[in-house]
Amino acid sequence: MSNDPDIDTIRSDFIEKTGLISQSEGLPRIAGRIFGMLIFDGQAVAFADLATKLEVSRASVSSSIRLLEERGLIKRMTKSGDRQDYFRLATDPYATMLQGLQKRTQATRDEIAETIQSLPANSEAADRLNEYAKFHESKSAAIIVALETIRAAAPTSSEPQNAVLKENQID
Amino acid sequence: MSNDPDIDTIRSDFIEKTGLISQSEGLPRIAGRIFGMLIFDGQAVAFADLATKLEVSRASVSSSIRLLEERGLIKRMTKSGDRQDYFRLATDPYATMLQGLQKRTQATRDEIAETIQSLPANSEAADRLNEYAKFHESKSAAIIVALETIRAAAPTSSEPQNAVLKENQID
DNA sequence: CATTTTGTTCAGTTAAAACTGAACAAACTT
DNA sequence: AAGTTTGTTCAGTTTTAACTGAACAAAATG
Repeated sequence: MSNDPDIDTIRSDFIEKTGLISQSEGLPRIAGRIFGMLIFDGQAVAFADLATKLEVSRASVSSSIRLLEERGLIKRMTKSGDRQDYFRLATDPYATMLQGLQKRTQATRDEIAETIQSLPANSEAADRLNEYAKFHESKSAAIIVALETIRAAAPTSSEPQNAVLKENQID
Repeated sequence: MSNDPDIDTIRSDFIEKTGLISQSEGLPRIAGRIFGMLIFDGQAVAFADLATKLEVSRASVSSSIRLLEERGLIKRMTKSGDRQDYFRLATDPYATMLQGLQKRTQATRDEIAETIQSLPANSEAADRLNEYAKFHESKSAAIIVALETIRAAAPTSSEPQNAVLKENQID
């Protein structure tokens, strides 16, 4: 009486999850589903397959791919003898994610600091704005800690030195 | 030749900023503007004033207020001789924000862990999903660090013991 | 007890974002 | 060189979330 879900169901559910997670982090759902698919499958996936398997238009794939590339989370690859583009996760997508988050958090803190600077010297609001700035500051600092944790766990690539030569090519 | 912005301009700009920040964190812009106004003004603000000064409907104020209350970021107060509700920042809104973020991050991690559990024992995807889970785990851990930092900076309330008696009432 | 003030609810509108289809340019194939 | 495959762009549609106005209930006022 095994009612274990089969692997395809697990896979689809996971991809849906990453879609929702991504949405809560300000990326379109499709981008998250692409990301999830790349995690789950582990191999480079062809552009056309992304559209087909996720049942979305090539246009959507194209724009979500662009967002993920811009953020440094995935890499575009080529395959000799195949005209299509292929995609795989970037080398350390999670560190990159945290780095992006940290930068945005810090930028927010800086904006608040600017407001504080512009206040007249005796403004009684300054203390409260400063609390708000400190909040972002400690958030930013904490993300740096997380970054270090993650980088310690996944140390510098153990790939062969010539890996760079084929880093954008499969086979 | 002082081209320093006047205090009202600084104030409005700040409120707009908090509106945008809030939006990037998944709250409606109006909620963020309310939050910003409470930071800047430092005093309890009347319900009607929120609608008037932010030039939005009472309905919008009502629903944004609800969101902020649910998240524990603001408190509703009464004022003797005044029928209106007043609002001020909660005691430690930033710690509460971090706590909420941490819970959500941890919940995400747990969901991924569930997927990993459901995988067949030999699944080669497990390692990659585990990386993804670890990412959320270290993010969660880092937020806890930030929480401790913030709590250390703003130690337990130095208010008089009977503060609790009037904590929901002004004057 | 009729009237006013107040905050909430809800149906409907507006605004913003996601997504699609079709047109296109570039690169490849025959 | 005509035809095909491929990814991007863009105008237009669909979907989702934000916001509003109006109706309402509760409490206070006169």
